[in-house]
Amino acid sequence: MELLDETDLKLLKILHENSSYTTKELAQMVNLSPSPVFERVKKLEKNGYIKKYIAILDAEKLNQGFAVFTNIKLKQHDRSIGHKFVEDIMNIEEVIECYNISGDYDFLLKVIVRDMKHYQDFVFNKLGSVKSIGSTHSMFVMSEIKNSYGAGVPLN
Amino acid sequence: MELLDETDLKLLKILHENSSYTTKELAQMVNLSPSPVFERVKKLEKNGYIKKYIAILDAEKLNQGFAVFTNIKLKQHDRSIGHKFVEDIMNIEEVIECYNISGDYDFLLKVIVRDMKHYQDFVFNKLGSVKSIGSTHSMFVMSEIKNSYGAGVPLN
DNA sequence: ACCTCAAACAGAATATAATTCTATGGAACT
DNA sequence: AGTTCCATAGAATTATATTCTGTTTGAGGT
Repeated sequence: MELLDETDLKLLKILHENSSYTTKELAQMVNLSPSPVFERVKKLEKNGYIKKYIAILDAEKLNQGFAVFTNIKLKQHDRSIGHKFVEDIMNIEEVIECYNISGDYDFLLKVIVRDMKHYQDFVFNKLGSVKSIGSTHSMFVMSEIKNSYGAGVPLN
Repeated sequence: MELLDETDLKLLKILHENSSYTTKELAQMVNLSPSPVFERVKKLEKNGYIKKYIAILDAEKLNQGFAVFTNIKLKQHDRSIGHKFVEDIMNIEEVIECYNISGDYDFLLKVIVRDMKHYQDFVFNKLGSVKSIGSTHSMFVMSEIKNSYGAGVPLN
């Protein structure tokens, strides 16, 4: 795909914040008729600029209101140890996000559980059984100030 | 709203991972006909279990592939200083997420920019102009291992 | 055990939006 | 100026969302 123009970026920005608009509504927002807007959105999907559409749930209402960022240091830094760690992490549903990071620790996890009691349980039973882990450090989320759920769109 | 049953949770889980299914498809997945599924989803939206629907974009393709977690310590801990900090952060588009956390630092930011050069620019110009900030510490994301974009659904 | 009521359901009917198609207009190029 | 290409508007069509109706199921009460 060539380059995205102003309208494409505007559409991405809108859809990233709320994808429930009808094509007609989108058309009005970018001052076009529905058909070119439809084609543009399909092209953005086809070319991977839009990966997928998802529903954002209310964690509190689902009794999943307790978020923790957990730093992880591995015991050793073999390729196989790292690979095993990743594999284990993928299967733990409380781990919502996982990043390989620079610095004092090797990984940063975002964990979501019901409450502190469940976090304790998570650390002992779930992380406790991941043998590649050397040490951990927890940062508890006291409140979520801002969340735009992913990449922003540069308006250049 | 009373309590969510098995089917509601299943619908939430499906929609959280991919909200592009038609009502008919959802119906097949949960072994019901389209109308009750439609009503259930509408109820989940109306009662706030589903907050909204969004498009997930490809940060790499949008030249926004460089993620950093930035720890922030405030100069002081007045209510007014904290409030001002939050206000400033809300207006910085590179800051995708912001949490008030426990521990050595006061806040954790997730920042997304084009590359290291732009991060440097972000730190000097954007964070640099937020006067309430005392010190910062950056954890660079070398790779994203896992991301499920928000709350998981407990399958209890 | 029977009755009553309310809720959830399947299936049909309708409304609305998505998607496709066709023809037009303008910009770039020759 | 003529030609080609591409994005567009608007109409036509198709698919889906949404509403409606009648039926079934299950809980609570007698």
